[in-house]
Amino acid sequence: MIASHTRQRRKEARPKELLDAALDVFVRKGFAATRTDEVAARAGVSKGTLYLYYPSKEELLKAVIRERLSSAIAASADEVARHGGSAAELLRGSMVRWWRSIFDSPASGVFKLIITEVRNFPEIADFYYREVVEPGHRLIGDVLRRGIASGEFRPVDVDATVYSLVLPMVMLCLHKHSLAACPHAETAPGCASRVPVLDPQHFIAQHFQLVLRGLLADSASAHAAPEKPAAAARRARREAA
Amino acid sequence: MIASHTRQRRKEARPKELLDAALDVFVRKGFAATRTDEVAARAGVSKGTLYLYYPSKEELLKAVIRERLSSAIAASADEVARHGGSAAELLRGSMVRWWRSIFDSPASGVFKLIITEVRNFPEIADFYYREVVEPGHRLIGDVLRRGIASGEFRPVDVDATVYSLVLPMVMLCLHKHSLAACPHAETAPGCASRVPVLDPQHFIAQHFQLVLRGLLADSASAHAAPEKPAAAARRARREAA
DNA sequence: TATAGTACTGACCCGTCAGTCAGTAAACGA
DNA sequence: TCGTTTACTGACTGACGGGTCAGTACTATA
Repeated sequence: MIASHTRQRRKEARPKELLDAALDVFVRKGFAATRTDEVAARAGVSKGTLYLYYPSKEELLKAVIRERLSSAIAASADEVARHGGSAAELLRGSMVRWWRSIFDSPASGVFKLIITEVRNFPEIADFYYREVVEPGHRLIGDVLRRGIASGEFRPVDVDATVYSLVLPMVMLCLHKHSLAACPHAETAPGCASRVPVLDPQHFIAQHFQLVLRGLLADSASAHAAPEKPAAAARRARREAA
Repeated sequence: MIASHTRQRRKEARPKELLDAALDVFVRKGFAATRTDEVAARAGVSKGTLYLYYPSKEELLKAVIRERLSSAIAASADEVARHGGSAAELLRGSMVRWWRSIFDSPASGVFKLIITEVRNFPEIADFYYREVVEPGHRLIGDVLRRGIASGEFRPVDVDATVYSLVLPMVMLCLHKHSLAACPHAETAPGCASRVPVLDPQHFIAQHFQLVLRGLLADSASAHAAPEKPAAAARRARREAA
């Protein structure tokens, strides 16, 4: 029971450990380039053990995605119940919070996994649409519609606006697990005229401010920029700690 | 010389044919899951021939990316020379044209390739930063700075705004080669409450309108929405034809 | 027709890796 | 202390695919 450093730990803990290990390696190397040996080793077991819990590499992939999407939908369900002040603040608050909980966790890698593997395993598309795209789109769309109905927002194209809000967030998750994960010339000296490193927290704050300003009805414009960039950066830093 | 349907066609044509075939298959299946047999077959030659032109699968990948990025930078250089009316129209015009030329060509797949393979082949990150991120960022940033200097735009965070403009475009390219390429439930009957299919042309027009409105100085706000959604959709349809 | 050169072929070689299974060691019960 | 069960191991296998190279077919020049 104490399970010090003996061979077997516990049957119940394995699946989660294997899924976590698999997510990590799949996201880093890609599904096809991942060896099941490596997943097993990262979970602290042998390859044979992996196959006791998952019948094949492909089923392991699907289990990884299924598990992470389920927790994503749970988080999103929490947000539905929440109510802020204005539609603008409700939007900002729930989206930023939702997004940050994804971005700062290994779950952010699922987006990369889906982008890369959906064409090889079409069933994944179904999960994804049902569990993420559909509920997420409806959730944000509803907040927008509420804001429009109350006169706070202009009568924009709701579906397109949802994408304007969400796509950059998803893109940041992809970036985190691709270019941002490369130890490369970005921070190197030498080339002086580099693009500044993208700070996700800061960018999301700025992006929201920009889109909200484009979204608000003219009379409410003053409401759009209560928070100066410097203040936003300070807040972001504080919350990150 | 006539090269009707005999075995060999022409030495000079092969590299391009192989690169086109490789891009297509790499983007669809992913690098690791692609068999060199399949690339060769798609180019109409045998595997042996492929290895006459490229020393390894990995070098083939790098050649594919290098070739497509080079043409991207050439197109972007063209845009630099162009001048429109207001900064807003210059921005819209050059970005939409640049993006559409990428989106509607196989080159759009390069983004997916980079996202997925950069961590396995770090040299790719260098190409990409030098050839795309750096010049692209500077180009758009300069237009923004010009608009801010002239008072047309608010004094926004230029770097973040560049990303707000560009990331959704890149994301659409990724989408095109992942979820959008899956023949799945999106268009199926049955589930009535589906998210509407994302039309890239229309979305980009809407996104630009939204961001520009957030970008313009208050006095110029009227300038921001000269084009109503319906008119934009009509124009998009016309230009697509 | 002979000879040389070149673009291309595809059967083969061999390393790699998903998946298996006979065996091992801890835990449990008596 | 000894059997029994359970969780796990890791050497093994067979298929698959990257890369090779002896050979083929076509062209060019004589």
